[in-house]
Order: sequence, then C-alpha cells, then structure tokens
Amino acid sequence: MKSKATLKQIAKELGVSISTVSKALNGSPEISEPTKQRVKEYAKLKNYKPNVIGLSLKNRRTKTIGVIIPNILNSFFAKVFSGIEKVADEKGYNIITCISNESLEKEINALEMLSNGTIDGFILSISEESQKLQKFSHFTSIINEGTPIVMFDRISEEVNCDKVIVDDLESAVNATEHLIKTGCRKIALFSTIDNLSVGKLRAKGFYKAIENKGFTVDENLIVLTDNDEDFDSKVANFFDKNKVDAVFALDEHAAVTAMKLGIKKGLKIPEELSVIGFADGVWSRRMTPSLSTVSQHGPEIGEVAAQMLIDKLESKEDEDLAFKTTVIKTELRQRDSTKKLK
Amino acid sequence: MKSKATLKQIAKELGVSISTVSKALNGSPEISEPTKQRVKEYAKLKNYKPNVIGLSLKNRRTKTIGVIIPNILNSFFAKVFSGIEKVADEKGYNIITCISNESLEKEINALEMLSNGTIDGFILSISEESQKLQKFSHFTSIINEGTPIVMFDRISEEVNCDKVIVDDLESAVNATEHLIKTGCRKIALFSTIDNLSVGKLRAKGFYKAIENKGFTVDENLIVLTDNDEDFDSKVANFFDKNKVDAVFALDEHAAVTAMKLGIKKGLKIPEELSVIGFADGVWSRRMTPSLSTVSQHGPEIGEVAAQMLIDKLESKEDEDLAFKTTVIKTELRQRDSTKKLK
DNA sequence: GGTTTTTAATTAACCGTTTGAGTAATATTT
DNA sequence: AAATATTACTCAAACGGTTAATTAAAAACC
Repeated sequence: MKSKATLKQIAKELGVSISTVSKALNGSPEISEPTKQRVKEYAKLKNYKPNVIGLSLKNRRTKTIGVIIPNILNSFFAKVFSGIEKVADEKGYNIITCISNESLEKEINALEMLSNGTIDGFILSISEESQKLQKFSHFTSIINEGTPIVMFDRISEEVNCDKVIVDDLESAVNATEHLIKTGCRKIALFSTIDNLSVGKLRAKGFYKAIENKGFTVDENLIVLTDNDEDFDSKVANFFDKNKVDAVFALDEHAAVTAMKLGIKKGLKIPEELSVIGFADGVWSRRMTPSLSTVSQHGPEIGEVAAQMLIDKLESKEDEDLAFKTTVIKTELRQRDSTKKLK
Repeated sequence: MKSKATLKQIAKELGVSISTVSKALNGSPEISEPTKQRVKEYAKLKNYKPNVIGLSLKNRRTKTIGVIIPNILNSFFAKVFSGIEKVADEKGYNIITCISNESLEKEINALEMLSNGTIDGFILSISEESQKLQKFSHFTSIINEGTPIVMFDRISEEVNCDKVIVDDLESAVNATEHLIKTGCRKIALFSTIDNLSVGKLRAKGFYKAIENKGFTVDENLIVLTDNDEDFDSKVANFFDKNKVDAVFALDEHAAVTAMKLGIKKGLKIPEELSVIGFADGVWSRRMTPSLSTVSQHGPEIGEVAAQMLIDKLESKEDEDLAFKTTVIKTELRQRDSTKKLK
C-alpha cells in the first residue's frame, strides 16, 4: 500500500527541484539530456503518473463530460450512452454519469453537483417531469455560467444550446405511409409516451401522413397515454371493440403490447395485423414474428452529441460558434410484422 | 458568460482575506456574526459554489467512484449500474463510467486513466478477454497502489478484493431441479457464454442437479459456445436432430433462441418444451409466452457493491477490514414457459 | 582576460480550497 | 495600570502540478 509517487517525492529523492522533474518528464529543452534520462527512468521505476486533479486545477478543465440520462434501463438511452462513451474515449475524455430517473429534482441536483469544476460540459436528455412542468431554467442558468450543454432526443426549444435530434415527425410520416402503401387502411395509433415532446411529434406525423394520403383519422383508433399502467388492459379492450389492420406504435412498450395482444386475439401478423414501432433494442429482431421498427440510430446520436460538445470545448473562446441542431435520419427496418411491398 | 465565483474574487470584492471568506462560509467560530452574514449574503448573490477540484486536491479524495462495465447494452449490467448509481447518489458520490467492451486493453486503459486521483475506488466486472486470457495483474497492481476495488458477477479468485456475486452454481441447480420436478426428463443445456466464469459455474450446476436426481447427462443435449455467431443455426439443427422436453439456457440470448426456434419447430410451450433462462430484462415478461427466468437481482448487486466500496472508502485507514464476498440470492421466476408445479 | 551568450538548473507564482499559526485590537482579570 | 485572555482577523503553507522569470555556471566571442 505504498502511496502514489508525486513530483515532490521524486524531486527530493533525486536531489533536484520539482520543476526540473516536471520539465524533464515533459521533455522540455531546458533540461539536459542526462538529467532527462535519469528522471524518466526513476519515474518509470516508481510508476509515476501525474495526478489528474492537480492538473485539472491548473488547467481549469477536467477533460470530463457530464452525462445526464433519464433512465439507463431504456435501451435507447443505453445505446446513445454507448455512442457518447465511444467518442469520449477516443478523444481522451471521461464520462460522469447521472441518472435523473425522470425527476426534475434529481436533474437539478446532478447539474448543481457537477457544474462546480467537475466537468467541462454536459450531454443530456430532459427528464419527463421537467418536460411536463416545462421547467428549463436550470439549464439556462448552467449555460449562462459558462458550461456548455448538448441536448439530445428530448430537447426544449426554450433552451439555447446545441442539440441532436431525430426527425420524429418525418419518421412517423414515413412509417405511416409505409403501412398505407402495403395496403393497410384501418391503422391504430398506440403510445405510452404522450407526455414527451418526441411522443407528440410522432403522433403529429401520423396524422399528417393519413391526411396527406387523403384519408381521415378515426379518433376511435387512437390510444395515447403517458404511462405504462394498465396499458395492457386498454389495448385488450381496444382489440375487443375495434377491428384494425395495422398498429403504429410510438414506443417500444406500445409496440410489444400491440403484438402480444394481437397474437392473443388470434390475429395473424402481418397478414391481418401489421405493426410498426419506434424501437431500438435487439429485441425487435428476437421477437416472433420479428418487429418492423423505426430505428433511431442511438449510438450515432451519442457519437454526434459527444463530438459537438468536444468541438465546443476545444474551440477558441472567441470564435464562439452559433448553436447547431443536428438531425439524425431514422431508418425504417422492415421485418416480419409488416407486409412486403410489391 | 460570467466566470464562476471563487473565494479569491469574493475576498477582493469584500475587502477581506480569502481565509475569512472560507471560514465565514464554513461557519467557523473564528469569524464574527456580522462578517459571516455579509459574506454569506454576498456569496449567495454571486451564486458561489466551492470548486470541487480545489477541494479534491486539498482533501485527496474526490468522492467519485469509477465503474467499469463490459457492455452497457447488456441489460444485466445496466441494472447493476442503476443500483450502483442509486446508492452512490444517496451517499453523495459521483460515478465515472467506462465501458471495457469486453476488451482487456480498454479495461487496462480505464484503470490507468482513472487511478491517478480521479476516483477513490472502482466497481467493476471483468471483461471477457481478461477472463479468457486469465490476465488479472492490472487489478492487483491498482489495489497495491492503494485504490480499492469491488468486483461483481464476473470475478477472479486470483484477485484479493471485495466481491459481490450471485450463487450461479446453486441457482442453476435449483432451476434444473425445477424442470425435473415439473416432469421434464430430456433437458437440453444451451449457452453462448461458455467463456465466462459465470457460464462455467452455471453449467456445472446443471450437471450437478441432473446427477443429484439420479439421472445421467446426455452429452448430445449440451450446446455450449462462447459467442452468438450462428448460434441460431446450431440450435435449429439441434431441434431437427433431437427431441427434448426442456431447455435450460445459461444466458438471455440462448433462452430467446430456444424459445423462438422451438416455436418455429411447432413445439407447444410449455407443454412440449419448457424453457428456463438466466435473464434480467423486462423482455422475459413481454415475450409470448413469457419466459420463466433465473433473476439475478441486478440492482441489488449494484447497491451492495456500492455500499461495500463506500464503507471501505470511509473507514479509518487502520481498521483495514478483511475482504468480503457477498452472495446475492437469485430467484426463480415462474412464468409461462414452464409447467406449473402441482 | 573580460564581456556576452548559452545552458541548465532553481525560484516563485498560480490554479481554489482549507487550516494552523500569528497578530493586532479589545476585553477581562488582578 | 499592567498582565493576561479573548476576539476577529490575516498570513502562509499545503494539496500536485505547470511555467514564466531568475540565476549561476559554463561556453563562446573579441
């Protein structure tokens, strides 16, 4: 349990000054070759590694990114996270992770906790509660204090910062149109995330597509809720009362429930019931039948967000580039829960 | 974009010394009430928050835990992570996360990167590659340098540190015995994680249970591999050649594949084919039929690990408690992929 | 040989914080 | 009134590192 080597220690043991050691290790031309050799060898022997905290204090940057995620058990966020981690790692940044658990209070805590020198900037997706209450001032005040934020997926128009989003509206239009093209006419809309900005956008896309094609939306076929609770019974009830030939699900849970209860009802998928859902996990592939999805490219979102933040962090103070919003294209993954296009 | 307030700034603007400000804010009795008031008010006005880096340097601890996880997309690890995060948050610790991506090199990098003052201790699960190559010296050297490690799930006997594990062997015995009790006689063993210590232990449990009950293991019914690749075709082939009445799957992927291809083969689950799998995600519940699982209580593993590490970090140097291994009990969750016990 | 330049090291300041030691001024004791 | 104690501060060192300014000695020049 020997304590870690410091410049001070090495300097004393070698009988030189601290700055000589520092400069020798950093290869400064001010130090003679023999001394450099001697210091470097001794440092290696002692397994010296510069203390990052000392460095951070001096440099006033930590090369650490704060990531605040509503829920890591949601595979979309896990994917985005892995993308962030990848780029951060490549660029030599560390990641401090906080889980807001969809709570405004935890979100504020996390911001407060980390914005005191611990991190250089944030990447985050807004918690459900903050969106519901439309509380965003904690973000703006952090930004005003000089800490950059990159938001992804769940963003707010009110906050002026870099953003990475998916084109939820257009994706929903495409998916819905695909259902129509494959011959579906009575299309239901299921969602358990109607509290989220992304949920609302997707629903809007559904309406738009239906109307674009000259049909009208049957409000009886719309099942929107903002939580998972007894969504199962709602859907079971729905299938008892309505006969539809497709379901467009705005989130993974809604999609799975549609498939599960559709099968239970004895409907043949995709012949009698087509299903498309927004989903990211490996599970869409694993299901029987496999689920056709709108894939949001989670890792790419994370990679782009990390790159944007690092660019900002490493740009000259003065060139203060304007805030950008990057839109990541989604992809319609046709699997076995939808009919093939002729 | 005003820069953050520091003691120095406040001191200058208030015309007092830095230490007066520091002591006033910390409520030291050395400072008079009126001065305290004045300083506190001004600090609040300026939204002063002590710079954590300065503090860390002074205190030589960061209140930050390094977490190294092989793969965050694996829902088991995501669950453990959420448990760690919960306890850490409660105790005022931050979490720096690294993903080893099952690679020895990235694991070593992460350890190196963080063990220079950034974190106070590690919580980690060993990467696949390290286990395969039986390389553990990077862990012991970190521990020798004085940084405590708590390992969970994938551990090594060679490394002397705190550990949190699941009783994989006993869990497998129980699950297998349950299959036997419900009348299954020709039980297959599927695994795609035969490279991992936990995979081997679970397999051993299977053998033990079969033999305990006085049967003999039919080696033709054992499908062990160390990766996902063409596991599907192996299993399809298996079902073509063999007639079994149950599958015990040592990991989620194996379980899902068994179910999927069993159904495809036209087998009725659970009447003709029972399936139990080690699995943690929400998906076991969502599948049709829902999957009976051995649940490993991921969040609890994380919570216990975090608590163990924090206890160690906050204990007096001298009392240096011995290393403990905590075993978390698993639970057999009977769902619809196994026959009910009469 | 004396002056200038170069070399190779050291000293000191700084990043932001805490904290023990030191120091005036005031209050208390005798 | 002199000695002592208390109050309310300030100074300075420390944590671990970098780096500009300084200095002493050696080498180069005239």
